[in-house]
Amino acid sequence: MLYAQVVFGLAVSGPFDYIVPQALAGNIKAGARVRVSFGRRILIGYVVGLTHTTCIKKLKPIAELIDQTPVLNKDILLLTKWLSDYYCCSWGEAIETALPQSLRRGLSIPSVKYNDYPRFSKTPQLILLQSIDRFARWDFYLKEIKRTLDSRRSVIMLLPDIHTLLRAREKIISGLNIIPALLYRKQPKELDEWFKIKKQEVRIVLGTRAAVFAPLENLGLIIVDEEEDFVYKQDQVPHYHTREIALKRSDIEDTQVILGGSATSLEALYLSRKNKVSPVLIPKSGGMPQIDIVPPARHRGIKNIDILSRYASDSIAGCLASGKKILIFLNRKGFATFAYCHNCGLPLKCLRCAVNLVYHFQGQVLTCNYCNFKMQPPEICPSCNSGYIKYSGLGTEKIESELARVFPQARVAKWDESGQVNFKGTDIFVASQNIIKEPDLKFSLIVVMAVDNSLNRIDFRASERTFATLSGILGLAEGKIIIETYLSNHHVFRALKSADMNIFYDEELKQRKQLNFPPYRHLGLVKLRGKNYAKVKEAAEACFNHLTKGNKDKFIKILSINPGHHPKLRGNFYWQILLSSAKPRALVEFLKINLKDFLHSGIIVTVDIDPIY
DNA sequence: AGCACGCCGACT
DNA sequence: GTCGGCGTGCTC
Repeated sequence: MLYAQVVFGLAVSGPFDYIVPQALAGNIKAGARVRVSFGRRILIGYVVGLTHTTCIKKLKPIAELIDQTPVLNKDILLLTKWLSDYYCCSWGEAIETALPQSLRRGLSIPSVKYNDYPRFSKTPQLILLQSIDRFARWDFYLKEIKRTLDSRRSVIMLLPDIHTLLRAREKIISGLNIIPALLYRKQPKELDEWFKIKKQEVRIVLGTRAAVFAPLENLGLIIVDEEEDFVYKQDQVPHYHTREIALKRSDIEDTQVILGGSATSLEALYLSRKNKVSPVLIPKSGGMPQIDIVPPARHRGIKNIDILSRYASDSIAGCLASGKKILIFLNRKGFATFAYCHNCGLPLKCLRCAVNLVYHFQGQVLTCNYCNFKMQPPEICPSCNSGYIKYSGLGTEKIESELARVFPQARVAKWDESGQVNFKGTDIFVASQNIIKEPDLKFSLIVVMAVDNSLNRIDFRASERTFATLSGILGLAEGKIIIETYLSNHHVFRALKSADMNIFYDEELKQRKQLNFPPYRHLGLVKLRGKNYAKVKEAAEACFNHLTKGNKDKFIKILSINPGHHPKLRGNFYWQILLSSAKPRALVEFLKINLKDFLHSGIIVTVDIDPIY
């Protein structure tokens, strides 16, 4: 008798055994989808193994075999198993993240005949590519892609967002004369593209994070560009990091991996140092811009006075006189970062997320940056009924209007999300983070404002984020860059100033080591959410005590219990417990065992391994 | 995740 | 007496 071990895209641990009917016994393979009765429902399941023995008494038969050709090959099946173990989710949930939406819903696909390639055995090789010059990075990528394709192996290239992805497509077409397959969330032809890859009609795939699971055979190279970008971490269960999946896939399939970017993540850097891999450093073509670190204007925020330092204002004036392009960078959108009642001091907050609402002058609207809630500014304070709402804090909109006032001769524009900006007809651009996604833009002068806000955040990754952001901006600089900060001696600025990234990495790694933070140790975050604040808090405290009591292992530390960093988000209240361990496997084992018997009604518990917050 | 079973409060 | 609230536990 043949039995199939089946898992489901549910938060239930399996696998569950089913009888394979005689008629299917010759066709069924691991990695295929089946339709089976599970409890009282009919579900799509994934066969993860076949066996002749079972210890389950009452077995049901498989109702239908959906796939003649398995949707997951052995390697990807193994990869999803690893994902589920590492990131603490069920195998079925991991499998579903690796498949297109329509396949999860049971849509059938024609069977595929494989060309059998001889399996090349090659030692997996990690390359860390560090360059703020995107064109230089692309030259490197194209050379490696070509080399891989020439040796008849296939390529996955991952990009952080669709905008960058579509640009990358053009570069591949113009550089190699090949049309790549594209995989990204919301790809209208997702299944067509996926199937084209499955049929081995294309050998190069570009995509955002889920494309790391692309069903390519005979894979030879995975490129993760802008590897330091936090969007590579999935913000929903399972909370996988694309870089880690890429590394694991390369390990399973013996491929090369290139982790490239402007500023390597601490995780990747640590890995490369551990493996004694020297980063490939490519200097910016045309040389580094001049970098000036100056103190900010002292009276910022007081009406109409000194938003910029004197040095920055003078430099801007000089640039304007010679008709050069200027960028003012401020990592904060909107006009005012908060609005409050002048009488009782009450800030206007989002009702669902409890964060301050940002005032947008354009459209005269208050917006929540987390849930996108919008409201008209109230005429009177909702708390004390006084009639005077005040706005403060600087956003890009405010800077834009101030610059227009101080430099009436200049054409000032805010960089728009849509990118519909007249570049030629503008002298001064005001932009936040998204400008970094525009590698073709070049500015003779860049002024970075309020960078200390981003350095001073209570997040141990604040320095790393700031360093990555500034490195990204450096890629847009052609002449001079002025950074306004009170913290000129910070290792972020020392590294930039002396064009030696190791000044940053050495110091940052030293601090992380002292604090027992990643990349030296792994963190795990247990998140609890529910509609009732008191119940969530109570459950979190009980969970904390429960975990502390259950922790016999000296290698695991239960660090803290806190309200979620947005304690209230989309109507749910959040509490979280932070743990750390040198061994992520041990941490997940510990959590699996100890959270299984921790159930509270109305509370949903999820686990995030290697969280980013 | 669902879905049923089960054990307590207010309704014909 | 029973309808329904959701807390608890199982699904091969």
